[in-house]
Parts: sequence; structure tokens; C-alpha cells
Amino acid sequence: MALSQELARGTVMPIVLALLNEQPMYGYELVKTVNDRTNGVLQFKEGTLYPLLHKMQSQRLIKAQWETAEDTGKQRKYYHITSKGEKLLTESKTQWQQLSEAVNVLLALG
Amino acid sequence: MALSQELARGTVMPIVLALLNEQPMYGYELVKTVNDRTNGVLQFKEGTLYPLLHKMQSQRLIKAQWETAEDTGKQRKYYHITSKGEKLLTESKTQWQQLSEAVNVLLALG
DNA sequence: GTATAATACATCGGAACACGATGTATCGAT
DNA sequence: ATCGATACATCGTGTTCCGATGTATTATAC
Repeated sequence: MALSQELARGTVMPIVLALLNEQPMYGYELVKTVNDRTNGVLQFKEGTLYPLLHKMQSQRLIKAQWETAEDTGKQRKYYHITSKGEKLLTESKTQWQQLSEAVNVLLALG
Repeated sequence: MALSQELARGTVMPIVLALLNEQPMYGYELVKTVNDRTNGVLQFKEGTLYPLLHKMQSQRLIKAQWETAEDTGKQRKYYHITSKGEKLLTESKTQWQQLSEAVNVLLALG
């Protein structure tokens, strides 16, 4: 996860929900997007993401759909968020804000 | 940890370091202090904290000292931070800020 | 043209962390 | 005399994440 510590634990699912809330994406795309947007601070691993996507699918937070890329002809599994996933995303955002505030106070960061 | 999710994983050690950097404290006091200062958003559990304190002591991040409370006469194990702990605290704060920034971007929270 | 890197999916075992349950002991309040 | 709070502790379990490993295709480099 690039951060040497295990600080980022628990953030993966909320981040996946947030990205899929913007637009449907496939797994490999999620990995690259997170890496790009955070300048490598967060780096999803495939060994983390693929099992998580399957789990989220079984929990009906997301749905999957195979598509063939127009350019490359490769098979891609696109995921899109469900209404149940949207609800969890909203809750997760609130929880993250609460956690963030609490940790900032305790670490004396304002 | 009060937050229903496992979002707060990895924050316990940095928080302990930050509090002990203010002043020496004993375990039970750390539990109550975190609960108070975050209005219950974060709640350290004794089953989490005591083993962690032992581990941090073995890593020479903190040192322990038994003292007898003047008021109650109870035995309390006071922990204070070491210079090695201070260094880790500095790094942990930076890591937290990086993580916080990255997650805020991805969750579209500014 | 053939090797290598990138794309794109997947599984599995292990490690780290946090927690609930449980235990001991003391002290103050009811 | 009982109960809750204080104050320490251990241990097994569950969750999450990761590295290693595997398959297959496509684009790039030599």
C-alpha cells in the first residue's frame, strides 16, 4: 500500500465504491487510477482488489459485466455500483470524516 | 473502535505515541482519554491496548514504570515515550497526512 | 520474428491487527 | 454485602491485505 504502515487498512472498499460511483470501471483500471490520482501514496494490489471485488459483488454492493474493449479487443470485467453500494458509500464517507477529525485531534494536527 | 468499520486500523499506535508525547500515562488512562477527546468516535479496547503497549515496549518505543497513585493507592504502570518513539511519531504524522489527503481526493471530499 | 513488458483476470496461504471473552485484584458506593 | 469502576493481563478468532504464483492476450523492443 506504499505507506509502509498498515494505516490504510479499511480504506480500500470505500475508495472502490467512490470510484465506481463516478463511472463503471474494471479491476485493472481501478488499480491504475488509484496509483495515478494519489501519486503513488496509495497503491492497490491485485491480490487485494480482485478478491475484494468478488466479495463486494456477493454482498450486492456492485455488479459485474463483461465487455470487449473496442481498441484492444481484450475482455474486461466492468463493475458498476448498486443502490446498496451508494448507501454504504455515503455512510463510509461520514465515518471517514469522523475518523479523520478524531485522529487529527489526537495527533495534534489541528 | 466504535466506527462500525475497520477503518481505524493502524491508528492505535500513532495515537498512543502522540498522547505519551504530551505526558506519561498509564494504560487505563489512555483508554479513557481517547474516548473523552473524540467524544466516543474512537474507543480503545483493553484487549487491544495492553498487548500493544507490551509490544511497543519490546520495540523500545516506550518505557514503563510502576507507580503508586497518591489518592487511591492503586498500582499504575506509567508509560513514557523514548527518542525512538518520538522519531516514529514524526514519521507517523507525515504518513497520516499523506493518507488523509489521498483518501479525501478519492472520496471526493476536497 | 521472437523475447519482453504491459494488460487483465484469478487464487491461495500467511501475517498483522484489533476485538471479545475471560480472568485477577482493589476500592468506593449503595 | 454487593455492584460498578479502576487497573492490569492473556488468548483465540476474524478480518483485511499482500506476496507469490498462475493463465492468457497484446503491444513493444531488439
